[in-house]
Amino acid sequence: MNHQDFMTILSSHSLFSDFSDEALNQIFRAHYYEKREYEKDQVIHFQNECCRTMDLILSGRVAVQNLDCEGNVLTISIFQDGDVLGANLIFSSRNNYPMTVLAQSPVVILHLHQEMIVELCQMNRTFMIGLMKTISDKTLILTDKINAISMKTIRQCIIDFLHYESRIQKSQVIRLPSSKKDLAQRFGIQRSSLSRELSKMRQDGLIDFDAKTVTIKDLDA
Amino acid sequence: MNHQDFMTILSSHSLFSDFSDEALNQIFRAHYYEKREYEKDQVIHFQNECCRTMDLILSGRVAVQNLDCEGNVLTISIFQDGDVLGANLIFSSRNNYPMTVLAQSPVVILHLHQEMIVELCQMNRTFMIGLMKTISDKTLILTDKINAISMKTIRQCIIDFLHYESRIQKSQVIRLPSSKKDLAQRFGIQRSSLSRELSKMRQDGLIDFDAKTVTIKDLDA
DNA sequence: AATAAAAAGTTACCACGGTCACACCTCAGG
DNA sequence: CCTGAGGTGTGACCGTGGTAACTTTTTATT
Repeated sequence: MNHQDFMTILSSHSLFSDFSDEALNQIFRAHYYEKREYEKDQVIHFQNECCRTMDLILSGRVAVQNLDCEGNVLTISIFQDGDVLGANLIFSSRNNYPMTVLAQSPVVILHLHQEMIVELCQMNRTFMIGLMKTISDKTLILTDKINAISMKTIRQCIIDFLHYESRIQKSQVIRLPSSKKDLAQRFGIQRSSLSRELSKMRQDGLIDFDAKTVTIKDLDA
Repeated sequence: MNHQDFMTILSSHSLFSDFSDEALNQIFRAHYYEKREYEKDQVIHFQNECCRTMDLILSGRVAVQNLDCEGNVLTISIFQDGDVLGANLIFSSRNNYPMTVLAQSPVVILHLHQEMIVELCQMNRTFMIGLMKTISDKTLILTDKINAISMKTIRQCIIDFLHYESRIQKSQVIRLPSSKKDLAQRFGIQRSSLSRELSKMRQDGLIDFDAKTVTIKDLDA
């Protein structure tokens, strides 16, 4: 990916929609920034690492994960092209990453330094309002996650997930968006526990499933 | 609390530090706002209620709580005088309260309408930057909470809580900041479970405790 | 096609914690 | 003083889900 490529991506990004191509070029010429590539499974930011840049994902997918000391993984959210990470840390009173940011595929990220963000905010109202929206939306993701994990039983988590996917995919036959292992991490549980509960649910007549799909039969039983 | 009282409070608030008393008066004359009083245990905002105002707490304490369908309570955070609620909802793409906001004591709140906030942001850079900090800090509170509750065992929660309080109170003898019932809600667990675990920890020689204090003996045992 | 490496399913074991039931204590208001 | 309400300690019961060990299936690599 060369300079021209990512300028094209940027100019179609909602945060930068108010800047002319010329203005964008000028800004990026005047400021220090880094475009970095990461390979799959590479750690982009470690938990507790100090945050100095706002990161814009140009391509690829990254996972934000909470790792506890025993090695358990809880995936908070997945972000992809166009999403912004770290903006909240730049403006908050504590600026170390509370979670690990991990490349889920080959990823290209634009690291924009703090001073540049502040200046962009000052230059342009659309950018600033957009950034506030971005930051605010992060709190929604987190409250959703709290809701999801404070729902005690694994069966509840699964039912909720199936309802959601069924709505999105508009079907009772749900193609799993990721491996069962990843799904377990998303629920913050053991893979074997997920397997076990799925089996129980099949036994109870709620669902049917194979390696890649789950078929809803009667979730209310 | 009369007009002059809360103008005094406002002018010493960090968000408004950049406004002269005269400017503040002018703004509040020009805009519609509401100062409301709530009694203890009154609901200030219901879960799913639509958010139209940013709320500034003038006095009292409020709890943000997540209530699930079975009536279990998880207290996310406690806010008090000077704290701001709802700012993130005003700017986010979904603006209904994800949690319940409850008065923990008699409370006075200044409800500032969305349009006023946007205008204040446009008028004054300090206000806008301060607001971004406020919103950003909310994400930290939420990630902390996720960390706290995804720490499986109740004993871990208690130990973490005691470490924290011990540092704050600079003592091995910790005065409980609230009733054990409230503490259980903060952990999102059953009161009896908290009681049971405290007893076990006493039996194991980690702590000693009575109705209002906990004494740390050896948390690493 | 052969082989290695992930992912997925299965099972027995048992600790943690929710539930319910009851006794006790403290404190405010009649 | 009594009474009732709310906070608190304790017990028995048992379901959920973590753990660990193993097998089977799928996927990737040569």
